[in-house]
Amino acid sequence: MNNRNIPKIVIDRLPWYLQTLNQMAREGLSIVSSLVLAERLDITPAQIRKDLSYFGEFGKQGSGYPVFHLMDELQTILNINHIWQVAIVGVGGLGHALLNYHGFARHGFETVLAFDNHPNVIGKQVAHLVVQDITHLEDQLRKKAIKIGILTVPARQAQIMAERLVSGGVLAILNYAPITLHLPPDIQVQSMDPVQSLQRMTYFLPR
Amino acid sequence: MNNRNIPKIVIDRLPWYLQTLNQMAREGLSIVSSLVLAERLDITPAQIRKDLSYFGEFGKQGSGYPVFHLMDELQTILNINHIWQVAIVGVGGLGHALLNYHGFARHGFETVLAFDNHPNVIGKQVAHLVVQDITHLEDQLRKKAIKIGILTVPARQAQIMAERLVSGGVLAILNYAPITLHLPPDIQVQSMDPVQSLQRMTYFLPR
DNA sequence: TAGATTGTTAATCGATTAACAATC
DNA sequence: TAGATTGTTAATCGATTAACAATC
Repeated sequence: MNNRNIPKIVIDRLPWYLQTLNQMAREGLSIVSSLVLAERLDITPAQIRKDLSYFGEFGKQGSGYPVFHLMDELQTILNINHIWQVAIVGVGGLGHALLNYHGFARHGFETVLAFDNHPNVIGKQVAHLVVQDITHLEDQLRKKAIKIGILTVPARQAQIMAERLVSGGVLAILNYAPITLHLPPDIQVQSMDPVQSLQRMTYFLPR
Repeated sequence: MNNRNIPKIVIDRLPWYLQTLNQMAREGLSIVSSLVLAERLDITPAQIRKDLSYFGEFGKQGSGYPVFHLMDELQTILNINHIWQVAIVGVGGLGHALLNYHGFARHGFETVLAFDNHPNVIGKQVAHLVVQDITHLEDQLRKKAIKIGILTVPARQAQIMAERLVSGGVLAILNYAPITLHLPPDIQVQSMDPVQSLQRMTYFLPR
């Protein structure tokens, strides 16, 4: 076990390890060596062993890592060994799609609140939720002690809505708006901008 | 100018610089120093200057970088100074949302083909496109010489559909399915898995 | 010119990898 | 036991940053 500060990039890889272990478990694998896992992820076995060693000793010399046990450990490390309730702000096309997406619940993220500012949507049922008026945002977030928000509003509203999420007590924001949010440093943000992702690939395409 | 191989991580930052320059241009800024840009991005000015120096000399000592010129240069570097045609595979909720998203066209990515395998959707008009039967995928991709695909199918179909995109000549895939695709090394892949992004944040939340 | 900022070098910092003793 | 694989150290590799001469 290594007690130094854990590099952010190591944390970023853990969900990816977990996803692959999930797949392997479904394929019936019960033990996996760092070598086999590394081949699947196309990285070096040393990196996997080093990454895991920041958190403990999860393997057995001679055989490898018990798949289910390692998954459990990763879930504990990532703080996803319980249900997180999530609020969605912005119920346009993308908000609709995310509310209907079962992957969140399947992985322990339960969407429990949905907000919009448009009269046509407020009060409507979308998937399992009734869309609420954005004016109630902070109140409702506080009342349910929501710590995670998903932001699916147009770019021009995103910064203000992000700030409102934060003042409602939210500590982590999954941002689908194509802007860079400016928030206090203790607020976690992950941005999902498909245009930026496309632009990261075109560089490598033949001109 | 620096002629060594350019680190991938530098390429990854360029779309982000471009997005911020866009914002600044809209705010009326015509010249920006590495210091001002760095404050906006919350990185060091040295990193910006070093990153840009891989590609040329775009600034003026004493003043900084002309915003529009730098944007032009970045667009050329990223290979986005022309329209890219894009195909979408999978017209479920997310596919619908993306077809209706104007951000792609606004940034030079034109969705020109949409495919699904479900009779209820095939032949239907969604946004500006008529959804085609997936059986025609490779033919249509070849016919239109499409190089970029967006994958919005369920996880269990994603690997096969990715392979079909590749055999249709696609070289870059924006993958929304929550699996790791295994494709030839010359194929560009960017994955957008909201669950993984959430899991990268929960680590930092109070338990 | 004086002040400001670039482009670039060299130093620093941090992450990845190879190698191997420990051990299942 | 013999073979295999971990956890960890140390070496390597690569990226970031500070500093400054060049120059607008």
